[in-house]
Amino acid sequence: MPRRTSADAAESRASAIETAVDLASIEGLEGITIGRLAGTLGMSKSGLIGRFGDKETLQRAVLDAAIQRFTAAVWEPASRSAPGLARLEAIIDAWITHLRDGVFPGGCFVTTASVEYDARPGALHDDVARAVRRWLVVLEAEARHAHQAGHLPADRDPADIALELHSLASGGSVAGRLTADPTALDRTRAAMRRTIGLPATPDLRSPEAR
Amino acid sequence: MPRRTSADAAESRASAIETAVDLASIEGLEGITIGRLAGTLGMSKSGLIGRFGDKETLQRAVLDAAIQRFTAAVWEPASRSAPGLARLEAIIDAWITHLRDGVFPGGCFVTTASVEYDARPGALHDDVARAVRRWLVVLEAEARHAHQAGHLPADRDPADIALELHSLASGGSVAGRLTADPTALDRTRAAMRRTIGLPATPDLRSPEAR
DNA sequence: AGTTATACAGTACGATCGTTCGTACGGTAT
DNA sequence: ATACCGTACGAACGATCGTACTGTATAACT
Repeated sequence: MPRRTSADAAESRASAIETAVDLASIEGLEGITIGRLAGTLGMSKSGLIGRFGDKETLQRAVLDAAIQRFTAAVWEPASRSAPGLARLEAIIDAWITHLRDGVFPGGCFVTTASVEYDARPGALHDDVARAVRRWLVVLEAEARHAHQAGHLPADRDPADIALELHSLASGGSVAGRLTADPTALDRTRAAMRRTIGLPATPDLRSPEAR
Repeated sequence: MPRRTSADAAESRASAIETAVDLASIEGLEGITIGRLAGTLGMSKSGLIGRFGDKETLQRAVLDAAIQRFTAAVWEPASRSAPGLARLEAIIDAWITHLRDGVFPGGCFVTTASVEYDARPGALHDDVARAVRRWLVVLEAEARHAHQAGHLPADRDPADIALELHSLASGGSVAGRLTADPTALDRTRAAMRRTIGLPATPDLRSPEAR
């Protein structure tokens, strides 16, 4: 069997991580095992772990890639909307859409990682916590912008709105997936819109799917 | 070393399960291993697994015990309030209180289990999904009661309220624990109260902790 | 008092875990 | 032509996984 060239190597590292992101979104970052991942990739355990040094480094790289995937799917499109309420609305739509479209085959990656490490110390806990804090800060900044523009009720705290949006999205996604409730994402979207004072409609799904 | 009597045995089985509930609330039901659990309990692997037959049976017993613990901590006290809005308010308080008091050392057990099995088929998935559906039905029934009594806005769907309460509690608990945000639970409580049309105050914590 | 059932310990099993070797190959620089 | 570096393999490491089987001390029953 021919060895990989060094040009292939960078690509193979990236594809290993992407495969691991998909796997970890289902089984969790702790559910990754070198043997299974190597098998899926058609390579040896030693060849795989050799790229990263040890498992934790691999897990951190996987988490990093998942965050990038989330950012590309949710933040990037929404960032093209005007700051404030319009961007919050776009974030909600992109958020729900990325959940519905299966950007992560096992559901929201960050939610899975949050639950895995919320009670366990270590580098991965810190990485996940940092990522969630960053996202909450982004949401809060947009909410503050909308708040100062008078687009939100004066008595609502932007930080509270950020936490509510995050809770609704992550909780609604998990509950809907677990109970196989096809309406959960739309109802979660409506709740998120209601949180920022927008009407529930329009629905993201096509009318005949309702 | 003297063997246990059959009277002790039932107790030892129960205490094994309770220990496993605590462990699993931190590391997840998949994080339970026979060896570690047996070590913590001061007994042999074979002695432990002998009570249950296999690991999945143990996990299901652990899940069942965790649900009972949740029910005792949240539903039981709240069920003493009048059906409808008052009971919903009591549920919210008991819910937040049981999270704050560490009824489960690793955070909400059902949330952890939900995320673990939301994308993985099997008996445990079905058990968790059934438990969550049951809880959502309870919440929905109380919301419907309040709705019909005119205690909730007419345009709010009881099922939506149930899902929102569940999402807020589970999402807020995880985010607050992960980011070590001491205000998250109170803000989650306020959001849950707002969902059912109640004012944010009074706060559960003592004033000097604020 | 003898029998049966129960509750555990002990041991061993094959599988898989993460990791560490020694080695072989392709590509690049000297 | 030679030396070197990065990549990946195959084999093996000790540890731990879940499970099965055997032995035995005690409790409960006849």
